[in-house]
Amino acid sequence: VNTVNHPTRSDPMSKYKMNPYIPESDAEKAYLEAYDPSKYPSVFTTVDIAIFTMRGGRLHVLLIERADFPYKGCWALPGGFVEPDETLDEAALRELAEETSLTGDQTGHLEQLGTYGDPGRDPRGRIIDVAYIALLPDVPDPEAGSDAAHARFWAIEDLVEEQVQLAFDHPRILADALERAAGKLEYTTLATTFCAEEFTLTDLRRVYEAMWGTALDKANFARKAQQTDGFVVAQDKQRTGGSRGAPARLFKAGDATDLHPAMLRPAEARNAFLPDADARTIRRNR
Amino acid sequence: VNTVNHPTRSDPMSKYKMNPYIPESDAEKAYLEAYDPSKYPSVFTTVDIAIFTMRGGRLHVLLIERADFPYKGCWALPGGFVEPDETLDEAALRELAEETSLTGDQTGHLEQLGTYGDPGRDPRGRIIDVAYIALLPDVPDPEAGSDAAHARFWAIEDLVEEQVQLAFDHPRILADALERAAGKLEYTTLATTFCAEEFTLTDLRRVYEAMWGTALDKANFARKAQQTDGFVVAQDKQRTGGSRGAPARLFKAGDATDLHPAMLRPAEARNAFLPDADARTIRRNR
DNA sequence: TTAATAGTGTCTGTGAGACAATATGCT
DNA sequence: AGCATATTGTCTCACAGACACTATTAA
Repeated sequence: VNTVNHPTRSDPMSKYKMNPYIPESDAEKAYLEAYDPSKYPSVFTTVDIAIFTMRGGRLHVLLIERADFPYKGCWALPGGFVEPDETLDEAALRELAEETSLTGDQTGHLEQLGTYGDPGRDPRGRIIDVAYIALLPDVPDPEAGSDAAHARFWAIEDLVEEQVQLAFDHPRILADALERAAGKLEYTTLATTFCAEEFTLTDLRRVYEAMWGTALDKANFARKAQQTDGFVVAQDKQRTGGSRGAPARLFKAGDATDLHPAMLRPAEARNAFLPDADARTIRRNR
Repeated sequence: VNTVNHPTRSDPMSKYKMNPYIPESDAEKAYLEAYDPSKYPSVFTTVDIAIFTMRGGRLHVLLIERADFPYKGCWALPGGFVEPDETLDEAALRELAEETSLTGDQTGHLEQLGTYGDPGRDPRGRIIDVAYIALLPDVPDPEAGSDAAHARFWAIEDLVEEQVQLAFDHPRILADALERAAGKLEYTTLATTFCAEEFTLTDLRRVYEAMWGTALDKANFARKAQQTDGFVVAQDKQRTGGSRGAPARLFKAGDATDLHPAMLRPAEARNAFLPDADARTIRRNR
């Protein structure tokens, strides 16, 4: 059909090339013209985003209070339908911008989490939900959009304590998102995404502590963060007055995206959520 | 709406509970009855599976040669449309069974990889593809299904060498699948899924070597595999004749699903594929 | 002055990685 | 006999983790 190669280990960029489709034969063109999509089951597609941010050393997630049925009055992850002409990533970016009014000089991270499509997960019909995760530095509470009576950041602890009920299968999506984010901090530099442009090592450590629910040794953490190449870059400044103690040196995020070696969670923080929740073992009969 | 709690760190199982939806008010029932899904963009949903297995120390993936347009004659990942009454996981399991004729006492692993939904990825229209990964021990080549002229396992190396052209955006899906699988071997016990019920440490080491494209020190690998709790269980048997050298002790897979500590790839095997391909950094202006 | 925080230093145990040495069975 | 393979052993270096100690600021 064309000449684009298969992705190889020696040419990793080729993985992003899709084989363009060019109908060649008349039979092929006739098939495409006669193709009737209505004989296949049709569904609706939404994107939902777990937008995480850090406030006062506590992990927060943005929720909206649903203004309409179904689950009217319930808190839910923000999201919406995918438009016909946009990619899934673009739909997630659009929703993220709508919900948070990003000003353009914001820094953040967005990635696909997974897709949830059980029949019955939405009483309106078969709706496939592609869930995303966004990590943002502290941003203001958003204005309520047309779809949301209220929208605000909730501390995860408060959600648990007040036993807030989330709409649809969002309890599971949020749990998966938390586990994914906690795991990603281990082997990527994404923790800096939660921090302001300049941050102290204590700021950075609090990100890990909030995400893992564990206290970390400040001395060992500081040593490790500075040893890891490209993680943090020391500035010739100090911050004073932010706390009661001595002034702390300021850092910026480095160039690295992966952490070598990894910053592994202590064992007691490993099973905060069930690992590998999405995996299905076909049979384990050993 | 109901009383199911939010997932908590102390009760990880609660993450799997979906809030059941029970319409309460008359307005709610009226809304649902009047709900018109046709005003939302509708798409079609498929599942595709990258089915990996190990043959002769080489990693293989199952491909089908497409019998119909589009991409007729091209090799592609097996898959099909999601039926209206099945979950995504069930659809993937069904396709897996159809393609491999699993006999029931097979052992394997199936997990969701990610979702690919760019407009234009399929010339027939907007089709959202939920991709899965399956890991299987050596299984026979499957019979061709109705949708496939031919189906067989391809060695990854041969795909690269012969510059096989994959249909749709399957080059990227396969590359993502390879990267995911390679990464999972680091911190899970999934490598044993590629092995027969009883295997030698060299069998297991060859799984890692094939997946990472690197030679590993056999002495260090054996020590590490046996030290890691629950990874392998020594049997009171040896296998002889499988190779030219001394007889090798046989092992079975242990109970553990996670590896502590992790079996990290050597640095030269880390960038076999681009890490974090799905992630999108909103802006990195530091 | 007191308490809290930042930063440095030290010690130990574990494990990865390199590599040697020996044992066993196939050809 | 010779060779390929399996298994055990040894040594070194890096790093995680625990913890002590000093310096600096706010209350």
